[in-house]
Amino acid sequence: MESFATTWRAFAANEITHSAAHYLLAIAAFNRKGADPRAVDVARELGISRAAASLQLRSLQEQGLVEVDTRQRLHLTRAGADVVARVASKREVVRVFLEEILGVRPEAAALDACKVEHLLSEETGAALIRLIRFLRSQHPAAREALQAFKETTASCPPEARCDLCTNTCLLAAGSLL
Amino acid sequence: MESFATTWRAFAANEITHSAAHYLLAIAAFNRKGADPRAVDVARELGISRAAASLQLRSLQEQGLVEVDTRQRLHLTRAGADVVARVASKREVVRVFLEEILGVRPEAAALDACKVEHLLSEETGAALIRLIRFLRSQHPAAREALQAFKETTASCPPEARCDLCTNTCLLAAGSLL
DNA sequence: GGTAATTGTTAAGCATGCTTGACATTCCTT
DNA sequence: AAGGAATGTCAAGCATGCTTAACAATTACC
Repeated sequence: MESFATTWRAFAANEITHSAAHYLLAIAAFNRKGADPRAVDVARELGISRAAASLQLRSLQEQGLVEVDTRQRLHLTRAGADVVARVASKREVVRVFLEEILGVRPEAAALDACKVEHLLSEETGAALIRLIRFLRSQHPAAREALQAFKETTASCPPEARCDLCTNTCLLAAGSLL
Repeated sequence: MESFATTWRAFAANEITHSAAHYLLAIAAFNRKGADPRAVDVARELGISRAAASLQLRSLQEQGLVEVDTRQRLHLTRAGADVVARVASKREVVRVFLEEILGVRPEAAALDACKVEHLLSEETGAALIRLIRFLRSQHPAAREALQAFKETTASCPPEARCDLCTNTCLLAAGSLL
């Protein structure tokens, strides 16, 4: 049972924290709009205090992910931009998969994607990309299968997905999977 | 941007904590083996101190998920067993999807599944179950599509999935998805 | 029944990540 | 250049979840 003890703790041993990832994502979003944010901009964007932003940003500097210029403007380093690319890609890939392929409601898909974006391996992210590309392709088998799958889902449309329904589905999973 | 500030914080607002979920899973695993664990058994199973187990188990009792009998034996309440069913189902569903459908290496699939088991919505879990069932079925479109998809993956076999490869895949996702 | 080992609990400490309030610094405006 | 507002930082506090060490309660065994 030794492996069990080491596996479940891996949850806390990720490249980056959920919180830290969103600081980086926020800075990247500003940069994409052509803006160089200050700490207060990130704080407002994330809905946290200036003090918290100050502390977290110092930590991100020490990790070499963020730089502050003479005008107190925040910039991602190369390493920081890489983290953002990996996290943002995974979020988008998961979101699209859940919403477009699985038919999960958009809000739920976005929320689930946000929660797991920094936890999934690159291997899983890459595999999901391949699956989405395949299912979006003109390949006849892909189109047919997608069509047939959507029909199996039709009996449980989004409107009907109450907690009871999904709970029942999940509780049954042990035996039915 | 107000929605952004509220969305990312939802990470910390789950039904249950990763840590707490594994206490419950550990108790459930003992019960399945016909054993009634004590706190020390859970502590050893999870690789944490007795003190930590004592504190967390008290919290779980207060949440009505665990009960302790007169002989200090731990039992899941109905609510606790429900949490375990939901979390364990999602973990298994994600693991099978990653490993069997996407072709992710078993260790990576198990680790990713463990990390997200308590974060995904029931809706996503239920949808994944439907997809797995469909793809495992004898439906010709499903078999064909699965076959064709596996071939697209063949160019990037597990052995070749170095960080460079998966990073490249993910970094390209923004434009290629 | 008594000793010894095991088990449970408490206390203090550490790390993360947030809070508020006070203070320092910077910048804008006049 | 001076005043006032905006911004950054520090300190103290709270919550979670872990640690170790000390102590208490239980169980096991002779």
